[in-house]
Amino acid sequence: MSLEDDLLKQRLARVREIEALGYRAYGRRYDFTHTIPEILGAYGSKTAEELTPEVRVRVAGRMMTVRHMGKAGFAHLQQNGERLQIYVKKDAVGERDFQLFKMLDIGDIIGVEGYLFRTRTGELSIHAEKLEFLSKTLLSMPEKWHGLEDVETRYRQRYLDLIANPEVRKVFITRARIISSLRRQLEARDFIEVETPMMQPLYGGAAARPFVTHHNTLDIDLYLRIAPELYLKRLVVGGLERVYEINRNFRNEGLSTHHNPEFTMLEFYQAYTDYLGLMDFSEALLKQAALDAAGSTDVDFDGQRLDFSHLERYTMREAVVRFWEGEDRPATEDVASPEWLRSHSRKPTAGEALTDIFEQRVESKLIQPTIIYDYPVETSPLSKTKPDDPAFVERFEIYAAGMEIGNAYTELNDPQEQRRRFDMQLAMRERGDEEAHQMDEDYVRALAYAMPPAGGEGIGIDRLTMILTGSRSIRDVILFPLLRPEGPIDLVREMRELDEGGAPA
RNA sequence: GGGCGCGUAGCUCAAUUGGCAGAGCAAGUGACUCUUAAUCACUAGGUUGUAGGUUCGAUUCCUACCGCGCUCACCA
Repeated sequence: MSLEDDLLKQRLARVREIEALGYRAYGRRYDFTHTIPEILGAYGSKTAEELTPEVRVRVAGRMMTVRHMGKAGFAHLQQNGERLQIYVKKDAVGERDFQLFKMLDIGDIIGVEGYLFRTRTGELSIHAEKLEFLSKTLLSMPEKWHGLEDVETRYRQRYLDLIANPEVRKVFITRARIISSLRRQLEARDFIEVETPMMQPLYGGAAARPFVTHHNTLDIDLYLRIAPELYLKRLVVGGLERVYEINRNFRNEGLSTHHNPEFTMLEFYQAYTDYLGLMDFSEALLKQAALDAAGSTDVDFDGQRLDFSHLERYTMREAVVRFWEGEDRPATEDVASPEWLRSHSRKPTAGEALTDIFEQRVESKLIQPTIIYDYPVETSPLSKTKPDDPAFVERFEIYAAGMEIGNAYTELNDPQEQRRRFDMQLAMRERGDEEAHQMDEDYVRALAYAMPPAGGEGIGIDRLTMILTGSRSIRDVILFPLLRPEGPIDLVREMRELDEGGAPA
């Protein structure tokens, strides 16, 4: 017989004891007067004298510690990540509530009514006069001092992580703040939030392998989107001149500290601007997001101080020259020379070679928030070329802490040119490039109805959150990151056995 | 997919050269009406990730597998 078995048996017996005392083991509505953070905020700095006349409160929370002393005891209740002590004295709560108090387990959820006071050691506490039982834990909580440290358990059982590790809760609150900051800023500029299909008959808008699913009634395969881009631009054609979407993309790729197969992107499109306009906008967006999330434009990440008050800007060629480390630093003429580029990369074209060299030698060095602009045309089938150099497109990416966090360009709105680019991608696909873009004829048709000139941008919410919360792994900013399925848990089997065989002990 | 590392009680961690698997917290019983990592006494809790192998003897050494982490590859 396992411990878990024993514990379960004990706890299930306790449920019956609690009910025998006349309480519900799984309670219902509890009308509280304050949340615990509200009490700490309002009375945390009040002296004992200032707590008279009596401040009466009703609060609910999860019991995290308990100290019994015969006919009295202390416990801490936790709610919304903060803790408040309660003092339960038999004389004050009466026989029945005190019986209940003695039966409580760490992790149980209770309601307490009483008045605020300060203990001899000065801690703000509730002098309990009435207890209510609200919900019973059947399993034991993580260790009270070290918390829950096992990384696998933290990701698999995020609820335990959130209970035991208050800083985890803060990360996800910051994540929510970042998203709401971005939303607020977009709304202030008259962007409209939309939702476009996540299940798509054709996938596009990025270079990636998709997940495939199936619709039974229509009997067709559908792809989970790798990007919302092509749908959002159809909306720009339709006259939604400023649109955005914040939602999930799915890419069938490996996992790493910077990649989760489903991840959250903000994508927005603005008619009548171009990538230069988006650079200015990006700077404002990120600056304000940092202020709203971290309280400052200076953000500490992994021992570095990142300055979000502005974005440095380099062309891709400039960046290769500037951030090159080691010998043979190229000159400005070198990075413009197809011969030099091809001699420093195995990629077939000068443009792909430049991108390759940039990714190999520069990307990880871009610690400060930086815009890299002017990309080779080969890897950008949806962006507009530079008027004075058709080998390059008006595109930029935003980097920080060595990671790509944003991607933007002046949108290609010439349908004939777009058709030619798709044809090029089809040729690449023929040659075996699984990630080459598919032909999307309806998208070409949409452009054929005239899309206003526009700029579009995507910002990776997970990676931005990593940076603004100091998280080194993307799994620390995704509540339920993808993991291999867990083995048998066995809890249900044990509960079933205890339920069937389980006459009251 | 490759390399490296980790996996011991519900949680956090020990275990000498291969020699009786331990502690704290959590749990149970008892004492205690201002404690706060409460204290004190006693009790229970283990197929050492799984399966093999070497050995008189394996938590320890070897092999395979499972899970997780880091890293490389992959990933505009």
